[in-house]
Amino acid sequence: MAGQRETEEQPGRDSLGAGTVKRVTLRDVAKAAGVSHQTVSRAINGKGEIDPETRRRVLDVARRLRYQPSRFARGLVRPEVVTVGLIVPDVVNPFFPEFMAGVFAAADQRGWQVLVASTENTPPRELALLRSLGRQVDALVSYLSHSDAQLEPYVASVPLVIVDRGMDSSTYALVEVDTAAGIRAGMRHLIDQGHRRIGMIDCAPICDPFVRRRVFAEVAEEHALPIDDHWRIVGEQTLDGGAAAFEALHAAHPDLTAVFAFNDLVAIGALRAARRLGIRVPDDCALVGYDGLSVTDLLDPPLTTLYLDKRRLGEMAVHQVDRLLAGELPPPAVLTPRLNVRGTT
Amino acid sequence: MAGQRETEEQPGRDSLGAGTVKRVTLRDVAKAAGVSHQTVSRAINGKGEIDPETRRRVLDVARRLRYQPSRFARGLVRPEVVTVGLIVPDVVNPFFPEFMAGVFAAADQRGWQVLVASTENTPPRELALLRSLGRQVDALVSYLSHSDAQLEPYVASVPLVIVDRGMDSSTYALVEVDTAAGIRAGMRHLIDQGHRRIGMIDCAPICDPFVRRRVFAEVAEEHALPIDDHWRIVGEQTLDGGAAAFEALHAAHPDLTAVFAFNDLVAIGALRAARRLGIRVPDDCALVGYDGLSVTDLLDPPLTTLYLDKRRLGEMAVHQVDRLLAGELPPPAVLTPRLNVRGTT
DNA sequence: TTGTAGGCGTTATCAT
DNA sequence: ATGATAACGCCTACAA
Repeated sequence: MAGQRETEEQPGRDSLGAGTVKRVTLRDVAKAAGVSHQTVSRAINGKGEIDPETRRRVLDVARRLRYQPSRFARGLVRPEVVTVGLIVPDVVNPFFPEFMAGVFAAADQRGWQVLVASTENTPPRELALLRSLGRQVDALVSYLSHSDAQLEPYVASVPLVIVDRGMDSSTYALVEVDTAAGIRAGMRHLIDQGHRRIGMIDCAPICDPFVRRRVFAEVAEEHALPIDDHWRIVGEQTLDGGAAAFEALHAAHPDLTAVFAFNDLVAIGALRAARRLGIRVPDDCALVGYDGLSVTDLLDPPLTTLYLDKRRLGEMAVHQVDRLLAGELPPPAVLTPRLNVRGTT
Repeated sequence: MAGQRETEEQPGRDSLGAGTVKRVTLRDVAKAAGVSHQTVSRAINGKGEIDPETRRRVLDVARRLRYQPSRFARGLVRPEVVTVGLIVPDVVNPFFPEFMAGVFAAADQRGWQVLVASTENTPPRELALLRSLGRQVDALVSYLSHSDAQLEPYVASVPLVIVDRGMDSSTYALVEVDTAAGIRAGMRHLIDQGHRRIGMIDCAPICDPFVRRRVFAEVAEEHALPIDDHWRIVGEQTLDGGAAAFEALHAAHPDLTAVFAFNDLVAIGALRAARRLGIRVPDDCALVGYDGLSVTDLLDPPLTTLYLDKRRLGEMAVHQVDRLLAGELPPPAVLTPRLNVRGTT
């Protein structure tokens, strides 16, 4: 009955490429080689109990038929390989490769694999990726700008670790950066150096829910600095954005003696603008960045910046996945940047 | 009968974490909710044909049981998502993020996903990753330093695209960089500028099978340059390696007027060393890099370099996957670097 | 050494 | 609206 019924639908060597290409299966190979599918399995997986001759023949047929085992069928039966999905805003922004390296290292250490996708700084893509990656992995690590409520419909039921979003969550695991501490450290440093007229290059609120500007204002008030909100300029989060912002800041307040930049990219732009304007850094104007990108080593002078251990951040995220996978909802993990004083202050 | 039977084996909140945690399946949820597994499936997948009330109840149970659909079982049944494995030597080396961005973009455009792993510049890891990733993906794109013969036992039967290996292959698809053309363009430029005593900072043979040194020597001979193999120094492929190599080169040949560096990273190191030695670039000594990393924009002076469109390289690799998946073995795709003259020559 | 039976967790199809 | 049944492609028994 289940025997050798007529092969009604023979896929043959149909390499039409299109969608209808019936997959070559273990049984197809078996049929073609005149053995049972079990024997083929043994041959493919290099198990011992098989005649070397049969084996060679089977492997030959398999190759000819372009047989490729289905990872799904395999995964269903064999001990699972954990796969983590990683969503970052932009692979090319030098911040993220370092972060990714941390994730890879920690994942590798556990024998896990990592599926990566980039949102290209496009918030709607965040959600789409969340959904599509979510169905393919055992857990997600993601930079995200949406709130829990916005996220909820898109996060099927995958354990999720959100990185540096700056919002609490009662549902997802978090890895946070203590930005406030970082800003304070940077401001304190500038103030210790005697600076009082300090400008800030900020970023559109989407990058950061107001922490930087809030703390900046707080510190300014605590120290009675002679500056107001006009000393804070919002710029694009790019080199050119930083340059433009610096120019604007300088035009508005020619007497400023220091600038605190949203991040290193912006700071580098500012440094260039300063050079163009004939402003010497740090003599005429000090400059503090944020992130501690390794490219800032290359600058002349090297940038004073709040160094964040991005690699560690990635490792922490994977650690949170650990806990999630163990069934807990761990408390937020927090990483604090460290002031790295170099040539620009 | 199928109703509310005693739940004989209640996994409950067993968060022992260890390996034995039996997976919660659709049927477990079904049993707990007193419905058929089919109904659960409908609820989970938001299909229409289900009573909103049942649905809510089922989803509730699912959540409580921490149900998570198996991506394998799903993949087995649903139209497959193509997954490409991507193996790079080092995520943090600024060359590769750009390359990866190209791969991601091209993959995304096709609705494919990308599984990434890094060899950390460790050749043995190449092979291990090749094997482990190979069983999890539909095709591989990889930077590889081994020969076809060495690779063969590790490449199960996955379509493989090798990037910039500099060796022909009769088995795998290739994306190559026309390094020879690049070197020639760089040398010609230096020679046009009147340089004759040109040093080269080369890299250990593993990075590059002799193309650079060969072409360097060829051009030197063609133009009867007064230099021999001692004008070529092998250095570590790092900033410090570049600096050390420059120093060695300068010590050996104080009269050199130009240096051709293996890549931009090395060139940047050389630039620093030059500055330390009080050698002005380009006045006392010209410098040409290779790769066209975007960080070289930030330097002062910006680096003259052979710009390679790394993003494009990634896209080309994915295109080769296309062909492979269609059953062809495409001819090598070749990308040629473009001389980008800036401040150091 | 080789083949047969059963099950992995899901979705689709067809009854009910 | 819900449930039974049959795939999907593979592997691990166990039987021959």
